This record gives sequence, C-alpha cells and structure tokens, in this order.
Amino acid sequence: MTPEQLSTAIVDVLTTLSDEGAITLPDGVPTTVTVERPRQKGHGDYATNIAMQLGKRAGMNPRAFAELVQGGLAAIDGVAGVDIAGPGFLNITVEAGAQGIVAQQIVAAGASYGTSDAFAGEKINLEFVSANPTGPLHIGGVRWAAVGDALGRVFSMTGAEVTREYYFNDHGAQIDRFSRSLLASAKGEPAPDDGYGGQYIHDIARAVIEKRPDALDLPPEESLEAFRAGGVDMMFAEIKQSLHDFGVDFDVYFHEDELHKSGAVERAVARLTELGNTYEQDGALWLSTEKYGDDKDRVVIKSDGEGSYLSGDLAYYLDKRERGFDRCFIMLGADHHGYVGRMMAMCAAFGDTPHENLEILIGQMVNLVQDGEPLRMSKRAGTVVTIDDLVDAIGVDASRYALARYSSDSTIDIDLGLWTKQSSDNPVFYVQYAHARVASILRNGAQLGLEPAGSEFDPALLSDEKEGELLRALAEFPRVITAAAQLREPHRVARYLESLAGHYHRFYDNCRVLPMGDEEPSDLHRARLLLVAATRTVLANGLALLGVSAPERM
RNA sequence: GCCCCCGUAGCUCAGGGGAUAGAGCGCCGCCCUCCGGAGGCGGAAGCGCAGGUUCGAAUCCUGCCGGGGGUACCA
Repeated sequence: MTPEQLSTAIVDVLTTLSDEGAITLPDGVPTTVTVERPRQKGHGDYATNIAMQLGKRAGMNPRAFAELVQGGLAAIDGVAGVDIAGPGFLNITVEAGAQGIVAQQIVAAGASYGTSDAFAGEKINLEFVSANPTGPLHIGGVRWAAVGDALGRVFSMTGAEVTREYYFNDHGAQIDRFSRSLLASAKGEPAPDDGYGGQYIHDIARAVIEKRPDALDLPPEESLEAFRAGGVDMMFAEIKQSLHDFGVDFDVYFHEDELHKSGAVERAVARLTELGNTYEQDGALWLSTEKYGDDKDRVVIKSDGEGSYLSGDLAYYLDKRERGFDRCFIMLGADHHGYVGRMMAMCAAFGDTPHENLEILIGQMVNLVQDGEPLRMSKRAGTVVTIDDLVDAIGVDASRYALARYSSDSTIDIDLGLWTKQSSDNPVFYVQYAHARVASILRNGAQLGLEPAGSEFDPALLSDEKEGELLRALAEFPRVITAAAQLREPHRVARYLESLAGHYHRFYDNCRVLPMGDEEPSDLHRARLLLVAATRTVLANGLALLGVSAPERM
C-alpha cells in the first residue's frame, strides 16, 4: 500500500458516498486527495485532511464529515484502522502486510523505481551553465551544472523528454575583449583596460601561437581573428571537458554566432515586427517589452547596426520553440535576475505564455569558504576559482552534492574544509556510507548463501516499528521525485536521501538482519534482506538523480 | 529609488496552509558478545518585528528592520 494507492482509494470512497447521497459536494469529488505522513507518532501511518478541506463545502462540520468517511476508509483493503483526531484529521494505520509488499515492488522495479508519468509527453528544454568562453568555468556558473543536470534527471524520471542545452556566447563585445587580451599577451603588452588578466590568458595566447606560429605576423584584423577563433575553440574545448569530468554532458551546444550568421536574428525580429512589437527610435530598433511587464523597452538592433545581446536571445528562443519545445527553461545566476522581466516580455511579444512556455530559474550566489574565510574571486583580476579547482579540492561527488542539496533560492557557502572531511559532518558521506553499509550486508548475506526473499516473501514479517518506518520512507520516493520536478527543486532528493539514510541506520540498530552465530537462517532474515535490498535500490536511484556515485565500499 | 533572493537551534540548512517545527555539526549523558560505531539512544536549545487572510500561518498578503544580488544601445 503506497500513499498514491491510498489516495486513489480515498477518492473512490468519496465518490461512493457522493453517489449514495450521503455527502453533497457542490464542486464534485476531488480527483486527488492529500495523503501525508504525520510527523507525530501516534497519528497513524498516514493522515488526510479531506474532512477539513471538504467539510465546509459539504455543509457540515469537519468531524461529522470525517465520521461519514471513516467507515469507508476502514474497509479499504490493507487499511488496519482509521481514527479521527483533532479538528478532523483522519489518521490511517496500514496493515503490516500491505506495507511490506513495497519492498518487493521496489526490488522488482530496480532502477526504474521512482519513475512516474507526471510529465509524460512533455518536451522540455533545459538551458544552463552557458558561460562565456572568455575564461575557465568559474564557480558561479557551476551551481546550475549540478542542479540543472539533476533537474534534467528528475524530469526524465517523471516521463519528460529532456534536452540539455548550452548556449555558447561566441559573439559580441566580451569576445572582442577576450581576443584583444590574448593578442596583447602574445605581443608581451599589458592587458587592455577593459580586457581580461590572469594566467590563463597567457597560457591560451601561447597555445594559439603554438598552433598558428604566424598568428602575430598577419595583418592586424586577421591576427585578432586568429586569436579570437583559436582562443574561443580552446576555451570551449576546456569547458566541455570540465563539464564532462563533472558528469554533465549537453545534448546541444548552441553557438550564438550561428544565430547572427544564419539570419535567424533577422527572422525573429521580423516576426516581432509583424506582431507590432517593435519600433525605431534614435537610430536603433526597440522591442516593446514594457507593455508586457518589463521595466522599460529594450534595444534589439543597436544604432551601429549590430544586434544587441537580446537579439540573440530572441532568435534562440524562437529557434527552441520551432524545434518543438513547449517548455523552455533557462537557469541563471542571481546576478542576471534583471533579465527575467525582458525575457518574459519577449516571450509574450511572440504570443507565447510567460512562465509556461518560458521559465527562468534563478540560482543565488555560491561562495567558497576556506578556514572560515570567503575566497574572493574576480575574473578580471585573474583570481578565478574554477570548476576544476573545486573538483580538485573536494571531488566530483562532494561538489555535486554540495551544490545540489540546497534550495536554489538560498545563497550557499561551500566550506572546502567541511566537504573534504571524510566524516559524517559531510552530508554526502552520511548518505554514501549508508549505501556502502547496505551493500556490505548484502555481500555478507550472499556469502552465507542467503539471498533476499523471493516469491515466498511474507510481507507481514516486516512488522517491527523501525521496519514500518523504513518501508514508509521507501514508499515516499516517487512522490519526492514528482515534487522535485513540479517545484523544480532537486534538492528535495538530497534531503530525502539523508532522511532515508537515518531510517535505515535506525532499522539496522534495532533489527538484526543476518543470522547470529550458528543460528538457522529463517524467513525473517530473508525478508529483512529484501528490505535492505530495497533500501539499496532507492539510495542508488536517488544518488543517481544527483549524479553522485553510490559506492559499494568506502 | 526600483526589482529579485534570504532571515528558522550556538553553526550550516530542511520544512508544498495542518496536529507537539526537523536533520547534521557543536554541547551534556549513554549504547560495542557477532551484520561497517563514518552508526544509534536520551537531553538543553529556535520561526527578525508588526499587522492581515484562514477553522488553522515558519509557509499566503502588506509594512518595517537586517543581509546578499541586480538595475546599459555590455555580454
């Protein structure tokens, strides 16, 4: 008996009562009802607040409504008892047998346990990282590498068709500065005032010359272009490699330059003009974003004839829509939150629905902390903390976990000292340790010739309080994933895993799994081993969603 | 000025309108005769302030205070 099954069973009970005329619901019977796990022991295994929700609408007080529903609920197969408590909560106790069966279901489902069809049929485009190729991937851009990728996995698990996309800004003034900085370095000149400093500029400049020894001897324009093209290629390859090492691979690497060269920008602008959403002023072409909620109108084509940054975004958005994505996500750092207004207005200007066809997720800043002191960074000054630095310092698993375990709405401090600790201060170790412990007990069982219970499994054997709590926690997993997808909050998966690890440890301390000494192996041993196997499945599936390894040994 | 995010235990953070607000770390006190003690058990300790909506608010709304980030014909 999973909470989902309970929920639909309750809907059936309500429907029956309604059909019989015992209750009258003006708005009809709800299609889903809330079934939650009470945080308080003694309030049953599950609780529902429908009596409080619906009582008023049915014209009776909640407790009276609850009493009408109580009998029907108690008659549901697998329900052991139903109590009415407080203002009208219905507290449901589930039969041990009905509950234990999920262990078997989980092991049977394996890697697919947790999947649902909540987002079936949805074609979702996730754009994230999209850092400029003017330097190595710094820490600010990396939060979304971990969270965006996890969100993609969560969406896939809920049935969506997901495309991960990296928008590669290889066009415009930043790139010019980057190119001029490289050229200056190659000539042994100081970096331009508006340019980039840092060792990596010198490294790349040297590498460009190695590849093209004549780069400095070309006419000025061509020379600059040689450094631009060579530098961008190199930077891009490096970023791609860093992300790959981080466990993030994109399906599409989209080049902004292409949009400008292919005429996609002109087409997008023409479309907006047809829709009456552009006008000329001061020699520039403006997009009327203010009437769609932006603070003010925005320039699309600058007075020098060049497209503004927004022009690329327009064309890119249109391109995604034409590729069939009904949901386009863009994940940005908090320093870019000011773009949300204009992007949503742009979406509306195309005739689309903001926050539906286009969703922009904002991730707050990430600070690195060492010995209690924040590591300040500046790309311009060359004191960059890169994704590789982070991985070198604490490893991929800890990096991804540290970035993915917090709500994107909170600013986070990653304490390098903490995340390098091989101790339980470190949340990723707490979870991975639980998995290793689980793997170990399964290994030991196998060595004794003991396998998890098969078809002879009697779910009623798992009747210990801690077994029940562990089973209920395991049964929550699909709902956690659905919630993470619906709220775009993959950190829920990490928090859930930490709590599941706790449930497992408590079960382990209370319930002996393997036979002691020369004790005869029993059905209870095998049943518990099945519960352990189910726990392993969920821990492994959950860690996989976060892109974190599930070690057999540590 | 305007916009966005945050303010919950000593610290780092969870908490989709529900019952007695949770976890890890830190602190105090316990538990190793066999499955991984990187674990478990018990204890002290908290929703920034003020209003409002609701049967019910950490959660929703308004204002204030405090912290962070934005506010370009840059990308």
